[in-house]
Amino acid sequence: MQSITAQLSASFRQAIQTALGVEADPLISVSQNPKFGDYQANAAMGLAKTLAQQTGQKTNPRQIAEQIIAKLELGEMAESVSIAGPGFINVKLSAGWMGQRLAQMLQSDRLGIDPVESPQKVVVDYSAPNIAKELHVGHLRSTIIGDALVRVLSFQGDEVIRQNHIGDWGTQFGMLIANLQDLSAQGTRIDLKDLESFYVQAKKRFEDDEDFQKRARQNVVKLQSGDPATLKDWQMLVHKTREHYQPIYQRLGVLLTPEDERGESFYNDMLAPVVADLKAAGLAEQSQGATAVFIDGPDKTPLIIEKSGGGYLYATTDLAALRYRTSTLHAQRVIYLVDARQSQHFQQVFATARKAGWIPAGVSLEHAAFGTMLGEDGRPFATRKGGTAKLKDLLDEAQQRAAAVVTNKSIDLSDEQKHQIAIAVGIGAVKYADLSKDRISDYVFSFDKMLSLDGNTAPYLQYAHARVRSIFRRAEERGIAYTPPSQIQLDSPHELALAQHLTRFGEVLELVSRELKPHHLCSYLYDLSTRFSGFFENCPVLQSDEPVRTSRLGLIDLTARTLSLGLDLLGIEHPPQM
RNA sequence: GCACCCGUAGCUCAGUUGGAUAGAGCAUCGGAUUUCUAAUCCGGCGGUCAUAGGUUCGAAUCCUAUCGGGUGCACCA
Repeated sequence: MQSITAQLSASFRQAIQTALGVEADPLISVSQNPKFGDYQANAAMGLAKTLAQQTGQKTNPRQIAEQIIAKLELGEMAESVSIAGPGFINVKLSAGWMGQRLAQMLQSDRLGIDPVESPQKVVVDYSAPNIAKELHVGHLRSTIIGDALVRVLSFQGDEVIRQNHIGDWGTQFGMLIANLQDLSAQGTRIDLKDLESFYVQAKKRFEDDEDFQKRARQNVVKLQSGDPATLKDWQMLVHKTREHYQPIYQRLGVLLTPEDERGESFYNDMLAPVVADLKAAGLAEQSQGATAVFIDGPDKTPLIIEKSGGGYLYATTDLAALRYRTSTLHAQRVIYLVDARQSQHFQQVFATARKAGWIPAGVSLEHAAFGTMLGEDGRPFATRKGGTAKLKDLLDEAQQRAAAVVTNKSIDLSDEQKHQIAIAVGIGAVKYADLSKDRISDYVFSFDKMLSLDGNTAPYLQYAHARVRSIFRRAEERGIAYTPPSQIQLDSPHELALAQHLTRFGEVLELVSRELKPHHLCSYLYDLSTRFSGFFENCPVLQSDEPVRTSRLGLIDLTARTLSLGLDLLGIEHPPQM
């Protein structure tokens, strides 16, 4: 089903062509104020100006608007079309037409949303944990936002390739392996349960112990030359770390699996060719002993791709990964969910890859940057002692706080139900708090705010969804049969407000895909929930007589399914009861 | 010094390609429950959209400058 904006746009474009003989974007938008109707076309003002310049005659925008309306054919769609202000064309949709459209949406398992016309192959690079380190709050935004985008793009019909660029290579593995060897030689049970302290221990020994340092360096050489014993130790570290983060992914409901991992080590063999090719292309040059690309000019910061003593850097790996993604994976769009602090780095990497000719025309490279997560004191989020906050602890606390709320509120549910709801609410709240803010700005993390039952929060949306489901449970209890109606009747202003919003879902998903900003979907779902609440307070469903009852059941069915799909696309659970 | 991001109500945040009178939530004040979940809803209060220019029929949105905050800037990732 074509979106309403697209339909109006086509009709208006045609009318402008017929009336004025020009091709122009009708500038359709959703009206901000209900008194101006549902949609508006804002092209008349601009057209009056351009036509005046062409013909040399003065034209009145309102007259232009009249001419357009005279040729406009909207069929059953509109109840009225009017001109207001300087030349706005306001369209009020017909309730009958809208009711029919909603009924059609109800027949579709995609709620009437067509997949995109030309699906793209999209690589999404997100999460990127480090080996031998625990996931900490710094990984949250990349993981959560990336996963939501993967879900939305997939739903839209794109072929999405998830890429988890894990930090599994580099000089730090020398000391980690040396520490591992010593521990096993001592007969100490190797338990990487506390990854953080293992890492800290290795680092401390590296700094204090010269002999250890020497062996660590030898290990790096051995690892890079493919020594089997060293590789085995390395694999063990990777494996143990995966055992730590994979359950957290599962707990978060994140789609990433070990098959999605293309860590730094994966590109190891591609690094030397990257440098060689850039040199051959005349892009890379020797500078102060290192090999660098002066992509922004000779006086600007270069992108260093090889160290003076030999050895590659993360820029080299990123270039190799990018080339792999466009040449081997044939990505048409590559998306990086990485901290905003690295925007200069990505700018340089993208520019270098393009200049080297590795990026086919039309391929889009996007750094979906995000800001820092702050504590309520406005400083970067940390534990009370000021240390790095572990993701697991954060989720535990959220779940614990949610459990306290559920215990207070949902009295007549079983303990098992309460437990499940606490998980859905706690984890959902953390995720939603992150997703509902524009990713580019820093955001303040607050348990109290995200778990509040009022305002733009996960529990509010989950509650709205549970309330709709509850009506269907009551219907069943009372023996009221429901089959989706072929027409939905819209009389009350609350029904109309809800209906209008339901028809806009597809357009919001387009916006999210284009801007890579899930917060638009959050705002949409919150707005939908408040409109539902208004309807719920004012329009009885089960107590109404037929055919209103079935019509309203259809309307709330669509509401529940929209909420449910929307939350699915955000990766947030929605229990049927709370 | 150079570059990027941000600045909207007391606080936390929205504001589609520039559109009509800038919106929510929290806080605060007042109201609604014999009716499908009150974990809710309705109303009041609250704004120089950092500042000054410019572009435009029209600017929170685009351009320039200034102020304020954050971040990055040669061999860590």
